Amino acid sequence: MTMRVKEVADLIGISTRTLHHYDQIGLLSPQKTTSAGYRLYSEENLKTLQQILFFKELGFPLKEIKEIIFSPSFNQQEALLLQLKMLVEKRNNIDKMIKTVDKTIKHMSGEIKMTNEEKFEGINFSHKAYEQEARKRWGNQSVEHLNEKIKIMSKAEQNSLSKRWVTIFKKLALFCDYSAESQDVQAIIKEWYDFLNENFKNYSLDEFYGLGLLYMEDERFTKNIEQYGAGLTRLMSEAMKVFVDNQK
Amino acid sequence: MTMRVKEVADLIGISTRTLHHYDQIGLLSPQKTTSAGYRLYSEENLKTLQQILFFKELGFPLKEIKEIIFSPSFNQQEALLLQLKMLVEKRNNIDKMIKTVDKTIKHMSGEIKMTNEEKFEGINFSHKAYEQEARKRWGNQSVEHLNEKIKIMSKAEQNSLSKRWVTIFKKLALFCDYSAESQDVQAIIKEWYDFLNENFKNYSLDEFYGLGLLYMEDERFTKNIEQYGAGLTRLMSEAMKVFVDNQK
DNA sequence: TATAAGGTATTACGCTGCGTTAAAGTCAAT
DNA sequence: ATTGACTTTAACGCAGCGTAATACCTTATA
Repeated sequence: MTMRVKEVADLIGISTRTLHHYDQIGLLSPQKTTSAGYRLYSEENLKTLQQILFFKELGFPLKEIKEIIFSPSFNQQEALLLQLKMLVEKRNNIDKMIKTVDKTIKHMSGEIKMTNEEKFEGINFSHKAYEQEARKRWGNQSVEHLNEKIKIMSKAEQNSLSKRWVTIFKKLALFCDYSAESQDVQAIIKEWYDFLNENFKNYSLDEFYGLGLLYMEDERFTKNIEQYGAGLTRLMSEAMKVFVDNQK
Repeated sequence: MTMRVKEVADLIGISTRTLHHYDQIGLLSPQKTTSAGYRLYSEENLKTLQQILFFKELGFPLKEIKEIIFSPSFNQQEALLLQLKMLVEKRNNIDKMIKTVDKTIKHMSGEIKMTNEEKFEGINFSHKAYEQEARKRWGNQSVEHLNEKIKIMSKAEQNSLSKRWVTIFKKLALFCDYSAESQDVQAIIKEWYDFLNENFKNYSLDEFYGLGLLYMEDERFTKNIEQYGAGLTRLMSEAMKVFVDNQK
């Protein structure tokens, strides 16, 4: 059951040149060659080739693959386990990317279809029981004022406003794994603070601090904001606290 | 909110050289440059960069990415949808690989740990109700004879036997998407036929044909053999039919 | 048995996507 | 004004093959 280059190539789905190359660099030499110099690959060779392609798929350079495969401690079982682990990691990575892309798409089409009301969903703290708590703790000024403003604003304004804060969140999401104290994060928080002051009402530092706490506790808010990045709510709240502390 | 090369590089996780390169080939040029020639990247640039890296991750060459991105019909939304689709495909691919590796591992460790009895599970047609059906249709000769042989064989023999047929399955699995009539598949089926004849009993062509049908219907068998490749059972049965037809 | 078709080997140059110096200018802080 | 961290352009290098070009091998068919 020996195969020649093209048979192997066609079977596995690579080029003959690749096999030649692998032979040339000593990565995979055929078990036998005919007197005419034809390469004859064995079943064993095929197995090795599979291993090589697995590692390649995982992004290993051929040099390392060679070392791995020719290592005296190389062990099919272990190699497979390693591959499994890396494949799973790779899949997790792709899952993350899928989620990101998916959310982005949803949000993009969402931005188009969303009504003005919906557009502020998760940020509009007006209804339900939570409102009560909010009033208790921070007075009803900020919440009520916010709602008032939103209702009054023209559609056009809402649109551009919506875009502006989405932009801020997206920007912040880029620093998801930065610390709340970092310059970059703080700069964005300042933007957020200014944005709120410009568009809704003048927040005292204490009110702003309270807002940060609110964010953490309101599901409607966290759901919305976590779209832009896991842990964004926490980062935002913390950063808002840091911001207030720094201003004082 | 403009960023210099290293900021962008560190943020995104690539090298400054890469950004230089992208600028050089006109794939991504910074929105502005200072009088000193410093590259200043905008938010918009970052978005584009993300798109570029997405496509790159999906294996597109930079030239094509450039065409895509600069195409007048380029549309973020569409691009994202495309990316989503390709990411999902890639994940499916990886899932397949994971399953393959996983099964291989299970089987390898299985081969070590399995008892002699278990080793033949899924191929040993002896117990339960199914046996009855088998007898009805193909007489009890083949099934009983097989079981007899298995019970009599020494451990060592079982071991080597097990390995031999696993090898045959694995080999066949390589041709999972070939037609049952193909030379390669038929060659392996012949191996299988010879193997059975050598080790268990002489099968008439009709018995061998019947065996192929049995395979399709016995869950214990299909479960076992499908480990080596999806659709392997069907392929094997069909190929056995073809084999018998060709011999007549 | 000769001839054509299709595989194969070797050699060698080309190409992509950067890594990696190297030499020199910029910027901010001390 | 000097350091140190960053920036620029330019140039060479390198992996992992693709792509000829040229010559040889094998097999089927006439």
